Amino acid sequence: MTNNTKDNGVPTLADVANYANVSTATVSRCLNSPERVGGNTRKRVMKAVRDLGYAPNFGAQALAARQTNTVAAVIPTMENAVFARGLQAFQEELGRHGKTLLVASSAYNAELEEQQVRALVARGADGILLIGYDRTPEIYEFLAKQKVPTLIAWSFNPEEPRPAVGFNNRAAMADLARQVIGQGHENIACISAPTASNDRARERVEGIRDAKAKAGQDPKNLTVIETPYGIETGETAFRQVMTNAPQTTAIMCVNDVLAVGALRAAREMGMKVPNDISVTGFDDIEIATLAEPPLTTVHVPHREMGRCAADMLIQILKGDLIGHNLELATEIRIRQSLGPAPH
Amino acid sequence: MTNNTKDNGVPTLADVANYANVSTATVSRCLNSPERVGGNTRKRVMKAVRDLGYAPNFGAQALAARQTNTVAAVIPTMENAVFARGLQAFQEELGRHGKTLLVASSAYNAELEEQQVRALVARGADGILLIGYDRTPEIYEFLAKQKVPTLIAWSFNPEEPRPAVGFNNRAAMADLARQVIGQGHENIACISAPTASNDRARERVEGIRDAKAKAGQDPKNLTVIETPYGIETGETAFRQVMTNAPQTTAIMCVNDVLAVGALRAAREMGMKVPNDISVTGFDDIEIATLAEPPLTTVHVPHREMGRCAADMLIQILKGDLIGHNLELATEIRIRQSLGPAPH
DNA sequence: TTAAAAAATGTAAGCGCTTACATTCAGCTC
DNA sequence: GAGCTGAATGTAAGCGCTTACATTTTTTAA
Repeated sequence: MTNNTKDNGVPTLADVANYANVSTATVSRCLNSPERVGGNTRKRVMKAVRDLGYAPNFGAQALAARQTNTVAAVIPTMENAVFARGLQAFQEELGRHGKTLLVASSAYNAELEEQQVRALVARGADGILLIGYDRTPEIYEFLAKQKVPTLIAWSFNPEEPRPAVGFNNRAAMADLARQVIGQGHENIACISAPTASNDRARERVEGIRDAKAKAGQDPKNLTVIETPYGIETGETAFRQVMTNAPQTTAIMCVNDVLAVGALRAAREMGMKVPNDISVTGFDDIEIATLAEPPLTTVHVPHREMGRCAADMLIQILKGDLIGHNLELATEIRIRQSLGPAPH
Repeated sequence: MTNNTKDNGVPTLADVANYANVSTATVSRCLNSPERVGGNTRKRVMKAVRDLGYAPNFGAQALAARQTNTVAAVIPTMENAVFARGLQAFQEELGRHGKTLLVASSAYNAELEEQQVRALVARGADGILLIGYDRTPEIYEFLAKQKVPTLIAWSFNPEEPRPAVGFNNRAAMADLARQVIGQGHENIACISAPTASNDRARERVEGIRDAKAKAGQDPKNLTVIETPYGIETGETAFRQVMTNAPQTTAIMCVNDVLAVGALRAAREMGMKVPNDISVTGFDDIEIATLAEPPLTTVHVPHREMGRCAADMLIQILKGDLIGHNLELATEIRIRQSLGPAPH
């Protein structure tokens, strides 16, 4: 009984086969389709696997099987709790299906995103998850050429042909704006993330305009400040709003983090929320309930979205469900940061 | 001139070689160490690569080169901002060095962690980042057997031989406890995460005992409630403390999230912080400053830790820096949640 | 001019796994 | 008990790339 091991390290399939006295094919079958192997043999092989501490070589497996069982995700940043949550659920669900997650972040930068997408595809990702629709056609072309199934998350637009799982950012924000307007606010301002390559932010801002128009207000008459993500930037933006448009009585922010910044700036400026000014957020992450006062915001089912994204991507990889879209529902969460307009 | 292509799709190295009239070796060299190839040949090959739209096959590359340029991390959960931050920095730094990140989470569950480690190693991780020292010897043995370089983060213990980048959880918590004791507190309670397989939590609790002993208090006389991670669980734990040990005047939590829960419970019970009771946290994440009142806590340089972890792991992969440890400094952040003991 | 050294390129042997196809061997049927 | 069937297992051919080593070509030096 000869031994294939070069005795120099990690056990290979051949070592296991040898140890268990079977062929490599049998070991491979044991691992990949156990039902095709006899009970005794299977036990013997599994013991060998354990005894030797065998783990399949990824490269070899990928090469021979022509797939990596690896799925990639490019998100703006994990430091945004919204994506951390979604990604967590995404990974859990992938894990449940035997897939692993490759991650990279774009820092809300389109160019960086493109780089990351290329890198991840080069790393053999079988499929990829991207946030929002906005990106250069080059990336989409590259992905198509490489035949890498792609799923969009966090955005949902029935008119877009790409598979997506998300929610209607525009309608959700419009709903919230309706509430704000319902409280008598006419001078609304918006603190937004840069909208240039971020359809989510853009749609949310448009949602406010929609609601204004519907309520007979001039949709053009909306102060919008764009600023990067962060509590501090939210503070600065708030001050800017109060300087540029002191008549403002409600500030709608496109996410909770900016809103918390606004809240903080308001306090520092001695303004009472919601008596002097109302503030709203978007996402409903933990800090929304922790803030003083608690934030009125739009609740987004991030975890569910992550889970669904994983399921959909897996379906797509299997070849089913091509071009399917899934819209999730959001929900307005009214809390103390929204009050009637002062007069 | 024969052609190797099976004409069924993606071009291979052989196709490029063929097209450019050189050997596969030359093409490979062109791509991996261009300086070893003549100028003319190089140009011809690069043109072929472009003309054919060639991209290397990941599996084959990994198999032949015996490395994937992929690094894995298993963290408890990305929903904990602490790990999200660290991981983000970790990924950024890896990216800067051309490595990609494979992620999985253990949900603070040792068994799950073991599974994930195996899965990631099977996915070809060249190295792996793990949180804390505590885990079964099996995992360490497996990792050793598979020769996968491993780095521990978030813990630092000079007596442990494994490469690690972290901070002294025990000393940091002892420092904070000293501050608490300095405020006259004698009846301290601790809300901890389960310590069974979490050396970070265990060490932090011990840190409190150390400080008590040093201050002449009985280290045994410390109410400790263990509870899973979460704001709600922190609330429940707080109530439990006040039931079991109503004489308590300071509650030290092993992380900020539990502390925020405690704060909330205190408010619900009509207790003033810090007048009636003091509360402290650990980590100094965003919610620490957002809480009402802001939390006294231990600031941990999560991002720096993530960045350093990436650097160290890369060094280790290169073969340098075997068995090195790196200790980072923490810092006490005194805020309003800590006050003098009531009398 | 020519031998030796250096540079450029080619040859081909793997890397460890999957899988189509071949073989073996019970358990049946007649 | 011959012949057949199907389950269990084995054999071996790749998968596409890297790289040690061999070979050819160019440069250098005497």
